[in-house]
Amino acid sequence: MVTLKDIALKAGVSKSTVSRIFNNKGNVNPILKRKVKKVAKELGYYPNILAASLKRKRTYTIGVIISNILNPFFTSVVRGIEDIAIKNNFNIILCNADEDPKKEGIYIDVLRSKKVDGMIIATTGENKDHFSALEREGIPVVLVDRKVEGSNFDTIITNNKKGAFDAISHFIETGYRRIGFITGPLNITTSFERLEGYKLALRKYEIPFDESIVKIGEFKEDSGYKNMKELLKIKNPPNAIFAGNYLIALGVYEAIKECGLKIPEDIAVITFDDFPWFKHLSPPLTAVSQPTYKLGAYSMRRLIKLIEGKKPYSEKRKRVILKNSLIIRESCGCKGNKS
Amino acid sequence: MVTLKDIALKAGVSKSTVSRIFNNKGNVNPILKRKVKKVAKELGYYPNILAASLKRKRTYTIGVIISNILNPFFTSVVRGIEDIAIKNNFNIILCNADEDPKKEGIYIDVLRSKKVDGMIIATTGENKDHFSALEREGIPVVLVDRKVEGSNFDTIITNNKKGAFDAISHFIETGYRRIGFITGPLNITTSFERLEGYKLALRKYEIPFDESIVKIGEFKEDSGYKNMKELLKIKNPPNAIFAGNYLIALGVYEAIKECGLKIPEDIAVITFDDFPWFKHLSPPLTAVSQPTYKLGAYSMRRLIKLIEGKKPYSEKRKRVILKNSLIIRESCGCKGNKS
DNA sequence: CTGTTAGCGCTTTCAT
DNA sequence: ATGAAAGCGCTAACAG
Repeated sequence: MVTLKDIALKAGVSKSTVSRIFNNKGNVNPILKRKVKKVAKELGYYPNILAASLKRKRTYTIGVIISNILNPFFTSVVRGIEDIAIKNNFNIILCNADEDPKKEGIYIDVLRSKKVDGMIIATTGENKDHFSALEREGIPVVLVDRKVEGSNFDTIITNNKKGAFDAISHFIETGYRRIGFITGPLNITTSFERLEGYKLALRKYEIPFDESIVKIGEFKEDSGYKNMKELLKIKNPPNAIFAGNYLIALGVYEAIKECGLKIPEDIAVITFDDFPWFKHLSPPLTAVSQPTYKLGAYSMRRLIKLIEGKKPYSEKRKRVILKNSLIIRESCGCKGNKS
Repeated sequence: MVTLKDIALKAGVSKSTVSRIFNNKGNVNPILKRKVKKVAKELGYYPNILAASLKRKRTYTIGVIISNILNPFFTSVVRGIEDIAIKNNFNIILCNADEDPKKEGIYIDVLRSKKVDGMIIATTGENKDHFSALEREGIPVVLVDRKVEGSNFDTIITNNKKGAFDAISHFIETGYRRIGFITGPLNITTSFERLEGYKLALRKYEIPFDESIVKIGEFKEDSGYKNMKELLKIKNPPNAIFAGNYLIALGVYEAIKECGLKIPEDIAVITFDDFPWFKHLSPPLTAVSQPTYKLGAYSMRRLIKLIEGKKPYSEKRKRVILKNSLIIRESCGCKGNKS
């Protein structure tokens, strides 16, 4: 491995000079500069960031933990994070918790040991102990998409409650009154808040809340499938379904079609999450669209502030709630329905 | 920051002992062991991997560069890599080149500076210089999904030629003879090989190759859209389309529908890449399914061999070609078509 | 079984 | 403008 020392030797200067040259620090004789760069190139030198970071106590690397890398919602958030990171000369270590709190905990420890300058986390909803440790140690953290209750971290989310409220209101205003809801674990705040929005809309329109048509499962396709099947079995099944995320919606589509039922004629569907290909689904899926990229970009900007500004807790924590919007297509049955 | 030294001091032992305890190396008095661990916990100690790696000259970290994090094909590959990595105590730094060779080049340098033990790369198709440097330096690299021509790296890919050949053969055998092909840049080997498979099938069935109905663009939705529109404009447009990846297929769907044409009645479609939700598309999309997870898992296993075995170039490089399979749904028009 | 010691490759005062 | 020297936190001989 080629090191600073090798270059210094060959170029006939000291290590400090070489270091200065590569870091653009202080003034260096241009002639030396050129010579050193030439030698470095000849030798095929690549700086050892590990060593530099150890000394500097700064890695210019941030850790990002997302809960499911197979979900394009999160990868789009990552794209937002990435663009801002690159612009500011930060590197990213991306970790996938796979909706597994244990994995998440391990990754938090790994990132800490790798001495990242800060972390952005879309949590699985557990690991309170890890989070309070991070808080105690003053490690800059911003939470994205999912809150950690009781923590004091900066948090960038979208308006889940309002998103769900809008979706349910749309159902109701177009004539549906028996609306089922299938969502993920309630310890994930997005799930919980969407349920709140659901309830709020029912209350507004004076429709009684019926526990038997809300199903709490996982944010996964087969969970959506199973829960929809359950719902289809009850005496008085819903004629409209609100899916807590797009994976659940896919399971819902599967279950409904498998039973020979039609969307939206027999059962209408709206989902949280929106992707371009929803318009090519059969039928095109009505969805609550979230500003994913913005979510990521905003989080990274905030994290940089925390890192550079230091004293992350001197100013009050920041909570940002981004707007969602309902994209009406055909699955919600608002065109030519019973209303 | 709490260091080994702090613990050593407080526990009344030497740094080496503490180090031994945390690394399970050599024999240590169990009483001391317990004491040290207790102290470490009290102080909230987290090992500084940077320092350890610097000394050990080993990071137990591998770098993964994928060409598009928004494409679930690649994230699924990453899942495969990840599972094997975790099982073997490796960490991953995931980088997204975004189909941009420049970004890819920068990431290769970053990973090198971070002294990763090895890299897995799904290349954008450029950066020959970077790759030959990696080869020269003997850094363990395995290429996944996309080859680098002229390089000597281990390579894990799927059988693109055969996949395309099967798709086109299916078209032909069910009566189609004017089959268009829209794909990505030919310097990406997957694209090139799929074109070869396309040609091969035509030749087999003695259908002349017609340049005017093959379009080379990017592996992106809007590129697929534009190229399909072009194809629709020509005097003798194809009545079947083979899309080089699923993003292109989405663009193709959009373009066809926008023109008021029906799939597959007016134009049949088959794509490379397969995802579960294809069955809910309108119409369900016939696809060449690739073993994405396996692609990743295999690559990681191979990389570990290279890293542990050292002398990566003593044995011959390994090339693995995984099988694909054609998943027939409705968009290919083989049910009730003109044949 | 435990401690001492010498670095890993780099940055950063402090002199010169 | 440049160099010498100390040290970041850790590991690994080598002694004992």
